[in-house]
Amino acid sequence: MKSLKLTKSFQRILLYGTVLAVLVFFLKWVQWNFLIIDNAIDIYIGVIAVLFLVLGVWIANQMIKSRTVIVERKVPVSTPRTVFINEDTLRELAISKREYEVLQLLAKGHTNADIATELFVSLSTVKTHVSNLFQKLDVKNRTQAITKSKELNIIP
Amino acid sequence: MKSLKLTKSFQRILLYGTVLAVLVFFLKWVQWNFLIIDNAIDIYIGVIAVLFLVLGVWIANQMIKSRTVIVERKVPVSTPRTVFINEDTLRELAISKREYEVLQLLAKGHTNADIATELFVSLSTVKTHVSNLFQKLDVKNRTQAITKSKELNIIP
DNA sequence: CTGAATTTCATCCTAAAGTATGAACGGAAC
DNA sequence: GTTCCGTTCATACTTTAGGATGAAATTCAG
Repeated sequence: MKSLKLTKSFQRILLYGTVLAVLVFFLKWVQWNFLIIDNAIDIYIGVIAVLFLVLGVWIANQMIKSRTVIVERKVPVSTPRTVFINEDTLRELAISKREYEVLQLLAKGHTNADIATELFVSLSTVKTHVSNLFQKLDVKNRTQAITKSKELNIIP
Repeated sequence: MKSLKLTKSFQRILLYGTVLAVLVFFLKWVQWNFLIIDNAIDIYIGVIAVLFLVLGVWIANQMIKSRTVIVERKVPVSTPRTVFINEDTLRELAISKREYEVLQLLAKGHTNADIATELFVSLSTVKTHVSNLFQKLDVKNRTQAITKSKELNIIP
C-alpha cells in the first residue's frame, strides 16, 4: 500500500518536472523570437502570465481532483428481529446453560411437561429450573419471563 | 434563489476584475522598477510566472468550490422492533376489539385476574375471551399465544 | 481433594390457567 | 321482529403452573 503510494507520488513529481522543463524551453524559445520584434516585451509577459495562469489552474486541479462531501443519512432498516443475543446480559443474570435451554423451550410456548420430555428430565427438575429463572429474571410467571427475555434480547 | 445566485456570480466577477486590475498596476510598477536594473528581465519574468501561478491555483480553488460533490451515505438504523401491526391478519383471524385488548394485556405478562381488573370485567369474561383467542390463534396456552401473535405481527 | 455451583429429583400444597356448558343482554343487519 | 354476533357472567371441573423445602449426584475451579 505504502510503496504504491510512493510510486504514484514519484510519477507525479516526474510529470510535473517534465512539464516544467518543457515549459522553460518553450519560454526561452518564445523570448528569443519575440526579442526580434522591438518593444514586444508586453506581449511576451502576457503570454507568460496566461501560460502560468493555466499551469496554476491545472496544478490545482491535479492536487484536488474533486471535493467530496459525505453526508450521512439515516435509513431505517427492517431487521428480521433482533438477531444478536445479548450474552453480557445473560452472564449478568447468572443464567446457567441448562436454565437457558429451559428458557428457550419455555419461550416457544412449551409446557413444563413438554420441556421435561424434550430434555429427558423429570417434571420436578423443569419446575426447579423455571422457578430459578423467574427469580433471576425478576418475574412472577412464564409469560412475563418471555416478554422480559425478549426485551433483554437474551432470546430471539 | 436565482436572484441570489446571480448576485453572487456578479460579486465574484467584480472580485476577479478588481484583483486583475490591482495586479496589472502592480506589474507595471514592478516593470518600471526592474527596468532600471539592466538585463533584469529574467527576474521580472520569474516574478510574473510565480504570481500568475498562484493566481491560477487560487482561481482553480474557487472553481472547485462550486464543483463540490455531495455523496449521501446511507447509515442503517435498527428499528426498535416491528412497528407495523398486521391488521389484515387481525381481520382474517376474526379477532374482536375486546379480544384484542385482552391479547395485548396477556402478551404483557398479565394474569387473567389482572386483565379482569384492568378491563373492569369478571374473571369469567376474561377466561372466555382468552379461550376464544386460543381457538382463533390455534394455540393451546397463553405462552404459545404470545409467541404466535408476535410472529404474525399482530402485537408489538 | 474440598467447597461452591450446577443439575437433578421428590413431595406437598396453593394459585392460576384452561375447558365445557349454559345463559343473559344489547346492537346491527336482514 | 328475529337472527346473528359480540360481550358479559356463572358454575363446575381438570390441568398446569408455581412456591417452599429438602436432598442427592455431578461438575469444576482453587
